[in-house]
Amino acid sequence: MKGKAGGARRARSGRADALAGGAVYSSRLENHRMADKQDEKKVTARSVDFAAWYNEIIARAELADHSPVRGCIVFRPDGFAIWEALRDELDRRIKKTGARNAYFPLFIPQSFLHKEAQHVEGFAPEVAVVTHGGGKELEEPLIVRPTSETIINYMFAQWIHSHRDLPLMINQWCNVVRWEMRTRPFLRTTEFLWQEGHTAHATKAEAEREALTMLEVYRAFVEDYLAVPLVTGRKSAAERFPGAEETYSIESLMGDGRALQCGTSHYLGDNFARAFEIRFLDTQNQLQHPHQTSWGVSTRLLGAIIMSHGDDQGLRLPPAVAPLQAVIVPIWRKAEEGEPVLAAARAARDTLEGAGVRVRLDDREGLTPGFKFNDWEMRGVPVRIEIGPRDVAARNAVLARRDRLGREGKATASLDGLAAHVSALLDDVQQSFYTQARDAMRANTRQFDDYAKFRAQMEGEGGGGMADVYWCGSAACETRIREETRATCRAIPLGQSGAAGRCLVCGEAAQERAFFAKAY
RNA sequence: CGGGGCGUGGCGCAGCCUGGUAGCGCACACGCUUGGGGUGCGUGUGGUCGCCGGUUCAAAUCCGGCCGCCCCGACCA
Repeated sequence: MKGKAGGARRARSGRADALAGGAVYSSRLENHRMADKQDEKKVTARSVDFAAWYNEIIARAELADHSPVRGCIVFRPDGFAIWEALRDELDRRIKKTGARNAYFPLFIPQSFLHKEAQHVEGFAPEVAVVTHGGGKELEEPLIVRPTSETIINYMFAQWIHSHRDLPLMINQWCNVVRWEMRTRPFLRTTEFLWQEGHTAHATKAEAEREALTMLEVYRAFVEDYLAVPLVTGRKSAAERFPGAEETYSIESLMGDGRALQCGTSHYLGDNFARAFEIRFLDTQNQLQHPHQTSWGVSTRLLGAIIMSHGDDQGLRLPPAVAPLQAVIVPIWRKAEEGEPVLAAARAARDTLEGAGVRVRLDDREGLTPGFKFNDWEMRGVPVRIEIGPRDVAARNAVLARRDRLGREGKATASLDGLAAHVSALLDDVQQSFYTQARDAMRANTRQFDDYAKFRAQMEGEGGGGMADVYWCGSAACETRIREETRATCRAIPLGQSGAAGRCLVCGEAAQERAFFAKAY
């Protein structure tokens, strides 16, 4: 963080210099200082330096902090509360599909990883290995799970004997470790939190259906609850999970024009069942390997929320997951006005709390209302309630919504029926965040039939956006795109009508369109 | 691992060239003031200047070595 923040500061100092450039020489230094001082209060504008903006709001909104171990982050209470809120809701939705929660160990015998060829090839380079314990070298090293397919399937082999044991649907919430070369808070950290579902089914068709069911669970959850718009589809062979027959993905487009994989669901075939010798007797008394799936989303979703909704003013949190949905800022001028205002504010808080709104009364002393407005906006609170002497006299409150800044987003509401007003407003803000993000994604998604234009777009500033193109499906064309533009295949939408076209790259017949973008 | 840069209170930086009392902004604490969009003023807390060694009467500053971090590249289920 040190250096990254430093970069941000330097960028802003540069801007201050530019502003002071026209001033007379004698006052230049002074101007520089003043510009710097005002800048100090603001976050780096999102449009000026997206990466610096991202790091800054995580720090200033107190979502996370860096740990002494490279690539690991500490979730601070406000950041963890977002995770808890989304975890609780997703957990409900997962259980509704029939999966049950369990917990498998952090440590896995190293040899397990080697049982599935593609799986080991995919994960070996980024696995942390424990070689010592109890003061001596271990007979067999343990790996710290990068994902739990191996240990879970080892157990499945002991639990599954009959078609009556199927389907077996297990989910676990846990931490995993992957030794990544480059890390970014939430988006790619050495250790991260996630849920991983693992299922085993009697038939291929049933497992394939399960993978798609979970894709839809994720899509609905992320779009409705996190207000993050998505494109969905299956992955190309190159982007597939190691050991999977098919990988499905939900993908979103961030504010800087880069795509983010928000969750995946895999149809694993019987690859792991064979590797771990999971067999069951079917109704014909025949020994069979079950067909399997796995699916997961991680704390990366916090990064998606931040980058999808945040603006120049800071964080913007969808009401569904916001730790604080509404904040009440009391306002008064003369001392004798204080108590009536505070009394009204407390009453409003109690009313809202009673209605299930996550609300806080900001009665901190010595801070101006203006400061508090900016502070809570920076922290992403969706609704602000202002109560001053004028409001108390009129039995009103001013409601300000985070999706529309300034006077435009303010409206007066009666203190009677405040809870209903606020609840409706929260629903509206939630919807508004989704609509705004969806429109931004659409505006940044383009169709291309000319490879040169596609290339120019991907090379341009702003991350390139999402490209919707015909692709023949060959690895050669995919590789060429990646090497020449750094864009990768994000998803191939399902259920395409079959209207054929010409491959963007080679011009040969193409049966499907695919989304390509530069990704996190 | 290759190229570039940086290590000075919690954060951001100046001071180093030309050795001699460690400084500024923010944050923090206290007081007054202010309060419908980042109030203002005052007082104060906090630093063995990354580490080790050398030169010197004297090292943040000069010299040597080491360590760490960041950026670009390689890599990224």
